[in-house]
Amino acid sequence: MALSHALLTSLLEKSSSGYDLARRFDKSIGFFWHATHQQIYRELARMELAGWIASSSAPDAGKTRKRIYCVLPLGQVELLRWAAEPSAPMDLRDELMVRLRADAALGSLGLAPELERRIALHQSQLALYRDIEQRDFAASPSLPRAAQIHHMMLKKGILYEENSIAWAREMLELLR
Amino acid sequence: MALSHALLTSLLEKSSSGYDLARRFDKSIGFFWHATHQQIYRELARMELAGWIASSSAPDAGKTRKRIYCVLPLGQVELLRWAAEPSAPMDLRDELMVRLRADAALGSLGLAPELERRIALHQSQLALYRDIEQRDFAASPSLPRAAQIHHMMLKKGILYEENSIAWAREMLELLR
DNA sequence: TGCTCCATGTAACACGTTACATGATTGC
DNA sequence: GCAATCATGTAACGTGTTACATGGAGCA
Repeated sequence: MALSHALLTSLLEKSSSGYDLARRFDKSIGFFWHATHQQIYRELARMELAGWIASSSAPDAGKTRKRIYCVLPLGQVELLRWAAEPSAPMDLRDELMVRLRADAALGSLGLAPELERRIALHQSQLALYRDIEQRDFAASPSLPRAAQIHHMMLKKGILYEENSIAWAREMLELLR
Repeated sequence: MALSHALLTSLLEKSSSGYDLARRFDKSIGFFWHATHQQIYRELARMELAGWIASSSAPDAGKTRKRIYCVLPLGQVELLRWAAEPSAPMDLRDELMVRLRADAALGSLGLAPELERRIALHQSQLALYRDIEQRDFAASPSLPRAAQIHHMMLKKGILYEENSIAWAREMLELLR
């Protein structure tokens, strides 16, 4: 179970509500790990039961149900334990690859527009990453260790997008 | 549902038993899509119920239960329908990224050996891909369309492994 | 005889997705 | 007053993982 540990890490960086976590998961860690709000609420409930985190009504809750979660010592111990485990590299499960292979088996299926759409998506993601890099990591080598590690995650994303664009362009030429 | 369509594609290329599919999924398509034999048997049963594929006792079955599956016209129609759908780029869900972020939040967790292990894994995968490329695609530009598409899948894998190695080396330097 | 590989399957559970529901707050 | 956003949740379902079970075939 790794979503829970991603949430623990995110909560360590900043105690938050489930809603805020869901939105942050669309940024930072979320560049590499998407989760719906339902998954997040489910995991938060489990982790609270397990004694990894505690929640309290948010200071700015008013009459809403807003709750803030923070990591308990037991949660930090669990995160340290988990971090020491080895892990398998992610798999590259991309539906587009299957479609292209179907195209190879059945003859031209007109996948060029889909490839163009993908290229555009990768380009806008790349532009977003580069903006963040300019804004937050311009002075990288002199930044604190934690910021440098965060910069490396961003670079991983940038590399991936650049690659994907280059590859898709070559694929597009082949389809024509 | 995309595993079923990956299986359809694989069966179009060659009618096979579930067991053979599981093993082929550890090669070719399986470079980009891992599935356990249980998932595969489950999907095959569903697809046969849906009329996408048909099975018959294998010629070499002897007294075993070995069955060969082949794609029916309905299955091919379904694959064509599905191939025309747009699809989202895969997400980069890598546990190592979460571990590194935990390292950034909590201080040095000693992740260097894990990074070294990862680099070794990527290198052996890369070596495997390059062997296949030499063996099957040395004369790429003169090969038939289908083979060229297969070559592009392999190149995608090669690019990914090269990238991962370069990135992990830089990360390793930062951790030291 | 016992070992490994071939070949298929059941069951239970963990994780992820989609649809739907509820009620408060903010801005026009 | 109405719509959008904030914030949390239930339910159902689809997909992926793990453990376990069964029996034939080939080999030493």
